[in-house]
Amino acid sequence: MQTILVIDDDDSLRDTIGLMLENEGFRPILAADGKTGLHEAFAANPALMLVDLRMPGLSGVEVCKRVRAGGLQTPLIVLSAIGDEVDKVLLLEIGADDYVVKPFGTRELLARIRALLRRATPDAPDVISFSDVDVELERRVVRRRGSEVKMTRAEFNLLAFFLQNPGKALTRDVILNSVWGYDSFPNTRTVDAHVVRLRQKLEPDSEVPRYFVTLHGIGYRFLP
Amino acid sequence: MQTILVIDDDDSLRDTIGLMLENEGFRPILAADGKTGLHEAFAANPALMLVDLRMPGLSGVEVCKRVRAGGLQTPLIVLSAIGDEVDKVLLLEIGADDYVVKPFGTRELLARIRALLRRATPDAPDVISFSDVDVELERRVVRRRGSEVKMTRAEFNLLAFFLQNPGKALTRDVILNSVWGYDSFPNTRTVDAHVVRLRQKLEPDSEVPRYFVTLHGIGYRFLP
DNA sequence: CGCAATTGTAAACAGTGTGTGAAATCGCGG
DNA sequence: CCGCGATTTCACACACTGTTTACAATTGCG
Repeated sequence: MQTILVIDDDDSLRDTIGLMLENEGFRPILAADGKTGLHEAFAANPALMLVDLRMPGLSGVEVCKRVRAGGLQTPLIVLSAIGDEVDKVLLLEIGADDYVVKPFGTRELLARIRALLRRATPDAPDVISFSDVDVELERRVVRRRGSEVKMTRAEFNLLAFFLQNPGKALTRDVILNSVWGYDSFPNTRTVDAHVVRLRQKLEPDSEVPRYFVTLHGIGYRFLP
Repeated sequence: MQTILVIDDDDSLRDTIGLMLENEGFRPILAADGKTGLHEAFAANPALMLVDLRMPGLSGVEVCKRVRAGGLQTPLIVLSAIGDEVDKVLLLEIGADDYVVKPFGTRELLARIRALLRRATPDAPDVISFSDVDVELERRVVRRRGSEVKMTRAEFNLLAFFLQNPGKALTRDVILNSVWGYDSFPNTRTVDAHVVRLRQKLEPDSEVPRYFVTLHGIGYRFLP
């Protein structure tokens, strides 16, 4: 499990991010100020850091500089309030890899975290293959026997979720919560509709699914 | 036995949930308002909490926040009416781990409770073996000498229940309540029919059961 | 040993879950 | 504000599963 260090003086936001990370399978370490955060950065050696720029005491800028000065290559995302004049040169100078402007959606933050982790650890597979299909997760490209298959957003998200949970029995509820999110309440039949399209586009014979299998009374399962 | 705290001002719903939990082998503690519930949360230190969002007096949101503020890591499921504007960020802010929209089926609630408890205590094994059979609970896969055995939903649920209660004498009533749920009332002979199928699929000699044993006049027992 | 109660089993039916195309709705970009 | 593609919902047919039933086999007890 990957550790992520969150340094932010806003209690509510910090806890929100922490819970979200936990829910998504990360191990969050929370720090309320720059000094504590810096200490944790070296003590816990996290896989990634989120740093608020504007903090009382040791500022985010200072934290980033000292992290890099200390020789840590940890991927680092800067959080900045919308009013802040954030200048990209500054970000580069302090060694940030990406930045997110508050207020941001948890979904967006998560996407950036995942993207950065993938970039930072090139041993994690970005291309997943099954049958005659190759899927590039970050580029959101799907190819079948070399030629590209067009995917809509929802289709790709669902496909990615299946790929990341091979073999597991997935109920429609779980799929909806994970792919569509907590805050939308579509009909569970929506899942069926999208599975049908995945099959039409990716199964050798969409009448006899071999990779996107129905579990009658349960939901679906992806078999690589 | 695991304790579950239920905080809901709806008397009828609260009692229903309480009965269901009792039937499923949990120890429910019921609280009719936020203040009492909060007190119980710290007094009883339950394994899991169910909290209604909308309550007069101390609201569910407040309860959740104070539970977290008090340092409790208790897994927490929020119950919300369908009309309520529930948004992911709010849920995360107050420290909820999952939510269920009313009206919900007891089955669904139970599934979420179990899933959350499993997540919270990751020491529970996922693969159980006996004879030449391996059962993967989460994947819902059964293998015999390496090759997959197809199981229907009810068959697998029954099998899982046997595996989780090895050696115990299980009456048909207990089995029905646990596997089928207390809100469905099938004939007790239904259990027999399914036991027969388990034997046919998994016993070395289905005529002479060694693992799914009959207790005449009582019910069944699984011997690993 | 015989009888009554209990259990084993296969087969049929009823009910539920799923596949799928089409229609309605959403949401973004112009 | 409109148009178009994407998404969601709907409706219907069909496949699968679960439950029941009936009868045979077995068990336990007096």
